[in-house]
Amino acid sequence: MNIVVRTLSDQTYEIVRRRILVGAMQPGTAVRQDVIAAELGVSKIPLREALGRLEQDGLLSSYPNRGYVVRDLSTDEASEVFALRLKLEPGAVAEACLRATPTDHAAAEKALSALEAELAKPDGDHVSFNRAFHLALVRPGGHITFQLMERLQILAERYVRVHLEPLGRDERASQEHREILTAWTRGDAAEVEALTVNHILGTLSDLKQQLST
Amino acid sequence: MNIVVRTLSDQTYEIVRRRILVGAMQPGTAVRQDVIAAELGVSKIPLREALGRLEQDGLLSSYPNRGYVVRDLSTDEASEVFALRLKLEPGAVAEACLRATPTDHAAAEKALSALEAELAKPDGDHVSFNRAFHLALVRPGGHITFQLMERLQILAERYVRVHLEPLGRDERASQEHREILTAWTRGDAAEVEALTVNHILGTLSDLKQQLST
DNA sequence: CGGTGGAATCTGGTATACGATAAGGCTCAT
DNA sequence: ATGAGCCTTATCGTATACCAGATTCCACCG
Repeated sequence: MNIVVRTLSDQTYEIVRRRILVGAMQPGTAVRQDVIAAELGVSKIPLREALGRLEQDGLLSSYPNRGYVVRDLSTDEASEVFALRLKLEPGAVAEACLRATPTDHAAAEKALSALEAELAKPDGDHVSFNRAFHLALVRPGGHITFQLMERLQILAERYVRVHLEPLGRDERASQEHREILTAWTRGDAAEVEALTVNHILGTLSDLKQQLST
Repeated sequence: MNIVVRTLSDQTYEIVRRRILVGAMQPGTAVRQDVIAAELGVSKIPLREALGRLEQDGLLSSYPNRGYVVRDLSTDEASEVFALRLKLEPGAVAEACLRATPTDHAAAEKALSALEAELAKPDGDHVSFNRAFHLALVRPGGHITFQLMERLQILAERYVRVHLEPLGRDERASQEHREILTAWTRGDAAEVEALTVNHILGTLSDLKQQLST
């Protein structure tokens, strides 16, 4: 594995991020720093670093001397995020498949297996594994692109969790994942790009349907 | 004005970012936290928060227990950044012009005036003002898009400063800015988009020419 | 019943201490 | 000389304690 040793800041960041994503910290909620720090058993330094990063991720807003607040979800932001994904992700995945090494292929395959395994479980955390898979397809493409895609993926995840997780819409998505990975490993950029567009549009249309309800 | 009170973290972030952008902290240099903290007269907490954000911005890399290092410039990353800008910025600016309010128009006009004023000075900091202007054109478009564009703009700025700042290529760019702003204020999305594509391509081709030298 | 003047509460920040780790130098045996 | 292994040192990451200033809340007063 690449890096096993991660700083406490990193771990705190991921824990708090997960809390926000799964809704354990509701939108609009003020973030009480000492409470959370106590809960996690860390001091304010790593916590504040984590919160700062989450603000940049668009999950928190900060107001000077009043601290951080979990940002609201909105249909506007949802469209914004998915519009951005549509503009960036297909090209990014396509580009990445051209640069991917065997190591990258293995990593992506592993990510998809993990996702499929998770889907088999009754209430596995498939959303996280879904994100991991999609990001594995982008990683070889370049550092900046990857960072951007990671952020968009995380933002999208909030909406997916809220609106789509309850439904079992994983059948078709799962099949699409396999197709994408096959084309990706083959290095068929054009095919990968088309499939990815389609895949995102699928999620988006499911989402729109839910939102209009 | 929107926010006058900014935290020390924010100020530190901007100071350090500027140092990196203008090359006062060279790529590859390790960031000595206590040295910089002492120089800026701040303690480690705001400094570390700033460094964390700069890492997310793609200006620093961090290595556990070894701290932060200023990231290298590379032609690969330059193309990556400009490719991303080309994919996002024209659409973002066009979208924003449709949503812009009179207040936004005033802000953009003000940003351009400031840039032009800066250009008149013998060695003004036109690059920063250039960024401010371009960002003013994106701001009304949406929070996430704005954050993304801000990051790309900052990353691009490094390359522009290194390779283009010495040259006086500002004549044409300046004229283009006026044209863009006019169309933008008019709300002519299609025109704005085309002009922006062209403007970015102009910078990019100048950059490529320099890089190939 | 509305305004007002504290308290109480938090945040943002400082100073300081300390264990852990990485990097470089030194010793020593070969 | 040279390479292995140990030791020193610098620095990071984190914790703790503390403080000033801003915000919020509430009880009191007109």
